[in-house]
Formats: sequence, structure tokens, C-alpha cells
Amino acid sequence: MEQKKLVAQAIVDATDGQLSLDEVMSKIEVPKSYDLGDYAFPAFILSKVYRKAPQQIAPELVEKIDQDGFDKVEAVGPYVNFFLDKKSFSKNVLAAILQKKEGYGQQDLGHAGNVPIDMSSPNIAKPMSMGHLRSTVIGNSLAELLKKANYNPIKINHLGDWGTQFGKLIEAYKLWGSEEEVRKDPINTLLKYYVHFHEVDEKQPELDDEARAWFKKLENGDEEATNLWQWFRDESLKFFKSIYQKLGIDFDSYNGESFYNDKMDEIVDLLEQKNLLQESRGAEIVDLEKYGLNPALIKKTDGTTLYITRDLAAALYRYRTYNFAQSLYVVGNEQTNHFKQLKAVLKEMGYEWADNIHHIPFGLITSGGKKLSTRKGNIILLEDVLNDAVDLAKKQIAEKNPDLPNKDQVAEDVGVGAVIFHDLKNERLNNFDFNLEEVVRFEGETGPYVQYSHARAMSILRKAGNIDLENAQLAGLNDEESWEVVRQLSNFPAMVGRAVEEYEPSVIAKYSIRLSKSFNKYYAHTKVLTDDDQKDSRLAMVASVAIVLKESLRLLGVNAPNEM
RNA sequence: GCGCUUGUAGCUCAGCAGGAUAGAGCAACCGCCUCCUAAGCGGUAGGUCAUCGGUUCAAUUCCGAUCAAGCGCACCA
Repeated sequence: MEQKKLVAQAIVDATDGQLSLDEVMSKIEVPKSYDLGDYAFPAFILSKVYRKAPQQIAPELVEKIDQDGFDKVEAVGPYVNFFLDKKSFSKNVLAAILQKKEGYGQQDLGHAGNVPIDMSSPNIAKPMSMGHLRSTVIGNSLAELLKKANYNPIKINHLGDWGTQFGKLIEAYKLWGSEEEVRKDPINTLLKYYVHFHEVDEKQPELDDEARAWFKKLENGDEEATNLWQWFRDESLKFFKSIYQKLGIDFDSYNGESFYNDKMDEIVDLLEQKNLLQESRGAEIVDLEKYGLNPALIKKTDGTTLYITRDLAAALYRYRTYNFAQSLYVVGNEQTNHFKQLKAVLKEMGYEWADNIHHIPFGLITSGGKKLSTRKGNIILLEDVLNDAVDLAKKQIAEKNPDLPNKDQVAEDVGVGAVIFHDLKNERLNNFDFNLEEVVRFEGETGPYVQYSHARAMSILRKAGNIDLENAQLAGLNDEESWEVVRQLSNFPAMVGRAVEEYEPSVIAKYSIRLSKSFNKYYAHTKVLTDDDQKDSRLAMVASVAIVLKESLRLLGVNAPNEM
């Protein structure tokens, strides 16, 4: 960044103030090829001012530029190409990383503002599928990223522990359930009842009425209903937590939908006071015509509440509790409309802070091209995927590194890491069809590739012994392969910034691959542990790579074993 | 019908908020371990950047239209 400004200033000086620093800054680009330098200025915009071809202007600019502090400045066609002083630049970057360690890349974008993140949010009595993985893993990574940018994230697991489906579940349990069966295998048994309910329900729609009645009882605090509900919830949560542990993710709050049960009257009252509620087809709605949206259904004909009513209560509660700088919802793309409605209703209520609510949508995971559906039993169990991945990692270890210590832990790190990384590697909004082989792949642009690169770096450092790199006088590096690594290293802070601004963990995932690639290339080309005057600099670079790779993986929620 | 999202190599995807010959990974074929972990490195092959217009010195990138796919569109969440 500093360097870019230096380059821009050089251009400004050479053009006698024809262009402002900002103008030049926005035009300066990074060439894609090594031999075109580190920064380039395209001279096209000057052709109007000087009434000359840009190909003529470029060499004239080079004449006027003070080449001090650069390895070289040259004109190629209409471009002025700048080559940084590699030795001093690399020395500075490496020294900074070694000094800041995992604090490298930290920045103050958030001024310690609170950011509740609504994430994961599985439904009670249903298994976690690959769809929940996305929300969990994206939310977790965003939390880490926000923390690094000096926000204070609050991870909220907004459990789906309320709603008509509990009426259905209770009805199903009353009809076909056995306590013993549920105790043995809670989730799968409850799921079985739920799926069965929907099968029977097709032919006996009157079951729906029964289910609705049970939910109504639940909302009114009926003892039997409440006890069953509590039991289902406890069992489910126990199971969910085992998966979260495997993923290495925890939450600051498990306040789910039921938590807002007693906070909805206030919302309804407020809406009434503000004259926003209308009756329509026997239900209570808020008209959102002027936002170009469908009306928001606040209360059903039978008087029970809906999803959006609870979300309104939750939004208000979060505002009061956290006085948030931003409030994020990591929820699938298919719910975009719901969040537009949510924000619109809050706006209608006069809450300006609705502008700080952001829906972070992500693409749909399908299986065999079809949408996953709990009701239809078309699900991919997250548990199975994680187990498969870890098993595969164990096999790889047995094959490639049988003497490895902590085999089981490393297999967990690598297997789970592969699954998480696969999910975060691509842009959030991309849909993808689930393919186990692809998810648990360990070669190519994958999590294990990055982990492996880190492990290799650590291995070199181990062999180097105790060297005080922090206080060493670095000579700097200037060969082509190390230059690519240094450039990548210097980009890390900017990548963190972009990932935070775009709420996009994939920025970091892709960056970590790029850094790994440049490092592996370097590794294949240069022997680090050779005694000469650049050895300390090479080691400093290897140490920096290890730090930044580990930190990148951490921001994604992936562990980086020292050996694998 | 309306809204949101997407359309780049056989497959999966990048392309830094317009620029110099469009890049990876996988799959295919061919090389590289007496040398710091071959979960690696290198090479070959593969593209009218969905189509048509517009803005610009310059468009895969911005705007509009068309086509195709996915997802939504009141008593599920």
C-alpha cells in the first residue's frame, strides 16, 4: 500500500500536477506477469492532455521519474512499469510479520462495535445437513474475520425450536412414538416420526389440524406439550453440540425461536400502536406495497405467530441488548425476500437501525440436482460426511506418513479441514451439487494442500534449530521465486480487509491457496537450509509463510497441524 | 407473470471493483524423490468469456435487452 502511493507520487511529480494523487492511485494496477514489474501506470488518460499517443508519453515519463528506491522503472508500450527494490521491500515485509506474528493483518475497521451473527440455526428434532454446515462455517469465519478487524462478534445459534412443526412432532409422537425408542437414538427416531407424519398427512389432512392444536397448546404453556418439547430440545442440542465440537465451533448464545415466545406480544402491540396492522383474509398483516414486497404475515388466522413475528422480536431484542454496529444473518439465499420484509417492517416501525441489518445469503446445496428436503428424507448428514473425511485422512496418513505422531488428531484436523475449506473456497452465492469425492479431496486447491504447505514450512523451521530471526539483520531476498512469496505475504492485510467488507471468507481461502502455491514453487526451486548470507532471510520468509498460512486457516476455522 | 441469484476450458471454479498474450484445480497424457515431508513441483493438450446491442481510447469486467438454469412469491422456517 505504501509502495503504491510511492509509485503514484512519482507519476504525479512527473506529470507536473496534471493528475491528482487519487486519480493516479485509481489507475495504477498490478501487472500479471513478473517481467512487467510490480506496479504499472497506463498512460492512456494522458493522451488527451498531451495530445500524444500513450506509447510516446510513457518513455517521456520514465525520463522524468526519479528512479531512486526502485530496482527499475521502464516504459513498455503505453505502460510505465515499476520494479520495487526487492531486497529492502522483502526485508521490511518479513520484519513486520516476524514482529507482529499472528497479529499481522489486524486492523481497526470496527472500533470494537458489537456484531451479533445469526448463524447455524438447525431445527430441533432434525439432523444437521450440509446446508447447516454452510451457515455454521461461514458465520464462524465471519466472526473470526470481524474480530481481526476489531469488531466484537456475538455468535448466536438461533435454534429452530419453535413453530408448527412441533405440533406435528408432538402429534406424531402421541400417535406412533415410544419413549424407549426416542431415548435410544433421539434425532433419527424423531426424524422418522416427522417424515412419517408427512406421509400419512397426505391422505389424512385432518392430522394438520391436530398438529396445529398441539402447537397452540404449546404456545399457551400446556404442561404435557411443554415437557415433550423440552425433552426433544435437550436431546437435539446434546447431539448438535457434539458436531460443533468436531467442527471446533462454539456459540455465545443458543437463544432460539422459543426464547422470543414471550416477546412477541410487544411486537404486535407496537405494530398496533403505529397503526401498521391490517386484517386480511382472517390474518393480521403489515402491508409492504410501497416497498414492492408482499405483505408480512404477522398472525395466522388461528392467532398463532409466524417466523417473521419472531424475527422482529429477535431483531429488537438484539438491538436493545447489544446496541449493534451491524446485525448479520447468515441464512440461505432462498430467504432473501424474508429479510427484505423484515427490514421493511422495522423501517415502517421507525427504526433507523434496520439499515444496519444485513442478510448474508449463500447458495443452495443440492443432491443429484435436487433440493435437500428433510420432509422427503432427501438429506446428506453432516455427521456422515465428517466421519468419511476423517477416515479417509487416516488412510492417507497410513499410506504417506505412518510414523506420524498424534495420528488421530491430525486426521481430524485434515478431514474436517478439507470439508470446511471446500465449503468456504468458493463465492458464498454459488450453488453446488454435493459430491463426496470432491468434498474430501486432499490434492489440488484444497484445505489439506494449504495445511501441507504449512507443515512443510514448520518442518524446515524445526530442522533449522533455534535461530533468533526477530533480531537478525536480514539481507533481504531478490530472486524471482521468493519475490512472488513476499508479494503474497504483503497482500495479507488487504485481503483481510476485503473479506470483511464483502463478508466473504472465500477471499481468504483463495488467498491461502495462492500463498501456498508460491511457497511450494519456491520450495521446489530453492534449498532453504544452505549456509550463505541470505539464509536468515530465507528462514524469515519460511517463518512468515507459516505464520500467515496458519492465521489464514484460523480465520476460516481450520486447524493447521505442524506435521502431517 | 413478478422478484432475487447465476451463465468463463470436458468437469469445478478464479479473474484483484475497465486495461498489456483470459488463469487455476480436477480429469487425460508426459517428466521430476542418493537433496528441507512427492498430500508436492514442472510440461503438453483444452476457450467465438451464453447471445445481441450500448457507454469508452480500451469491456470477461459497467448499462440495457434476449435466452438458459436455480430459488422465492400470505397462514412452513
